[in-house]
Amino acid sequence: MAIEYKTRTQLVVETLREKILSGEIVAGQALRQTALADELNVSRIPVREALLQLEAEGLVTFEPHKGASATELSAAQVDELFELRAMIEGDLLAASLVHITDHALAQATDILVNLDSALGKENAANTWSELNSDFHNCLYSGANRPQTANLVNILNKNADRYIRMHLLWAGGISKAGPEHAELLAFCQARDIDNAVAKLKQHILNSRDEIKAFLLQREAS
Amino acid sequence: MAIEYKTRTQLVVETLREKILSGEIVAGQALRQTALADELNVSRIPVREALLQLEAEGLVTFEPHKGASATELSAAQVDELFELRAMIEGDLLAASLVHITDHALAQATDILVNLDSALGKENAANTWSELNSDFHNCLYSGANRPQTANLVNILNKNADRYIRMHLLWAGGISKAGPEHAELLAFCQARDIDNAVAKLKQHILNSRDEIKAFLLQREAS
DNA sequence: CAATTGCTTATTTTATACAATCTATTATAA
DNA sequence: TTATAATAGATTGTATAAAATAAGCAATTG
Repeated sequence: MAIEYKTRTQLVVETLREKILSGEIVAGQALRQTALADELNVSRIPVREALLQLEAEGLVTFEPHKGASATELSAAQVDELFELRAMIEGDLLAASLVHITDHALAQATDILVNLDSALGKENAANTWSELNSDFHNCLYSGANRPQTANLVNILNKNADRYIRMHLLWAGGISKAGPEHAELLAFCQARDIDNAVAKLKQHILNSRDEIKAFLLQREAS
Repeated sequence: MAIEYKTRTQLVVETLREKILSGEIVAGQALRQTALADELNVSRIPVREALLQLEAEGLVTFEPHKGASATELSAAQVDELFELRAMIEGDLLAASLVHITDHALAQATDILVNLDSALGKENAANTWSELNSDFHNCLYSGANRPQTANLVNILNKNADRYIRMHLLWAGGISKAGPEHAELLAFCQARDIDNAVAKLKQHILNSRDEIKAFLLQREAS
């Protein structure tokens, strides 16, 4: 097993991404290159490059000569994002179920168990979010569509903040647990139509809950 | 009308993108930072940052300590890319047609005229490609979905190389002219279902032609 | 002679230093 | 008082220099 080498830029990317997703860096906050460089004990160059990469992921906004800031999505943008996810992930799941292996389905079952038990514990949002991502990727593994999978991951990196936020502040995606189980059941039965419908419903449900939460917050 | 300021990094991005899309930089070719910096009369930092941005667009691949190279998409990847485009652009068009203005449609008509006349002239591929992009964006202007529009643009930046290549080497997207006209007619009639079907067919047609061309080339 | 090790060179990655730009504050004039 | 200009400080953007890494070739060992 080879250890993977990581450049400082990559390490900074991962650190900053986690800070943004976890909410430690709040949306709209200016990201001063010198401050970050000092904090992380690197020079400004890797910080700049990391910020550029995060901009490409949509987590950071860059303005020439003005600097970077963590992007904040409005309720309307969240709406759009989840709608995109529903469409693309639905398509991906349909393509995946044709070829998905029993092994992948067994793996998804395992993840689901951990997912449920993660909710109560501390650091719930971070663990849950990671497992949630694993679960979904597992279901898409049969599709053999690397570009689409990559796109889905980028979209999820944007959605993740809002899912975590909701999980922390509002007690979680209330319906996620049973929805996951139902989804998995349809997948195991290779019932493509119902599985896709359930997945889309699952994504759009969380959209609705999150949007309601955001709108309420925007009002106040 | 304010002129827009551009950092060197942005200028390098544009220059390199154009070189890649036009085929001047061939796929797989190593992109040496020093060489590019000398050629463009800038230091290596803007070159690096430009390469990173292009990587995010999917036009360039970065390997730590090995450098960057222009990405080459296989026939399978092109397949996937165009399928994604058909799905997302179809959805975007449907959303757009509900609210699209007469002004936007008139603009699209104008572009179409230029588009047809661009085919014969020199530098056809570059002009055509740009106008083609304008035409489609024009039709999507009613959707008011900035994130989706942005995503579509990124996907198109990837597809563009193959469209241009096909245009140059194989005499063009043979059916594009009439298809565009038909598509516009459906849009003007606000016939959403037929317009979307026509758009998808249009995208998938070019996919088929390009894929056939690529497969033939891969064989030899 | 094959395989491995150590060195050389090319290239990338990171740091430091400087120049350009923006922002906020103060000073000046209408 | 209000608006505009000037200025200082902070911050970003770029260039150059130093360090880290990879790849290729020669030397060495079995």
